[in-house]
Amino acid sequence: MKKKKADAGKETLIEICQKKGVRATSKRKIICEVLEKSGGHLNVEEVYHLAKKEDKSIGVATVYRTLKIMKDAGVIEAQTFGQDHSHFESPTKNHHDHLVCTSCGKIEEFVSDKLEEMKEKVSKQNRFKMLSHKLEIYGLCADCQKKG
Amino acid sequence: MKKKKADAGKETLIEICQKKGVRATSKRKIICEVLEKSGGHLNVEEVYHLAKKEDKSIGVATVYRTLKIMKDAGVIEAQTFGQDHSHFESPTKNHHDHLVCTSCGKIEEFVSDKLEEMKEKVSKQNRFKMLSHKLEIYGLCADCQKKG
DNA sequence: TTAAATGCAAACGATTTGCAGGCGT
DNA sequence: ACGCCTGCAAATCGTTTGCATTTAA
Repeated sequence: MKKKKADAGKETLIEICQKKGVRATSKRKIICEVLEKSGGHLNVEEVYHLAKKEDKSIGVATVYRTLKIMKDAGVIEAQTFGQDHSHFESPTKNHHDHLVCTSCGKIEEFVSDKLEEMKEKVSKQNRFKMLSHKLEIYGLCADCQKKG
Repeated sequence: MKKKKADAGKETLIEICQKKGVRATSKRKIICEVLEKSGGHLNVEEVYHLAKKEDKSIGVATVYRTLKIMKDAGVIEAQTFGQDHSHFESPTKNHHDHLVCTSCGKIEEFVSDKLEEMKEKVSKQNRFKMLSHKLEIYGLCADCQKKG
């Protein structure tokens, strides 16, 4: 299951790259596959190591360069999650916010139309033209609550 | 107006430090004053330069160490605002979210009880125990919209 | 063919740390 | 007096860049 024809109709990241004029090289294919397989939220180091498993010759610089290019092209999005270290995910999905577990580090996504409305409303009230937004809720996931 | 008895009843940062067992040294007093005078949202470099104006002998390491200690003690909070570089502010105020202007960099604060409720609600729906949260809205402030 | 992509290592900027001396309690 | 605090400079960490070589289109 390496290329996974993707959920009926959805394109793979590398296909999106090509469509956006980003050259599809062997290293980039590997990086895209890593991102897709992971389900998102990997940091640079994680991408690097997973990619290195597929192709020993890949270098960190390539990972940094590739992620930057894909981000600038709008193929992926960078998140920060409180700490430093960017994490990356595909924005082909709908907009969503994050639940970040401060105990195990797990990141869950959620969508709330009501919340989106509120963001719009607050922006308008402040005569602010909203272009993007980010909401992160930190706490304990269900599993970590059980474990105490 | 160097020490500014603070808004009736509110303590100064350095007083909070002492209460939390953080030693009140001359350098730390200066750093606290800088943070208070600024109204928040300074990054390390800004704190360093403003502090240096008051005391030429202060070093960067001390600024980093002091901010870290005060953050760990819960005297101040760190924010990231999309980029890297942490910004610091006093959490003695009520919780608030941020409107970050992507053009001029200005950061406005806002409070919305309705939004706070929504965050609680979403957390519960996901069986997530919310401990803290962060909402940042990126876009253009009123001024930058006028300027085009 | 030709510009873009890559690995390597050096460069870089921000933050941290070891150490000898200074200062708060 | 004691242990924490400080400045300094060196060390470290994550990220970027220059260059010679390889590769996609």
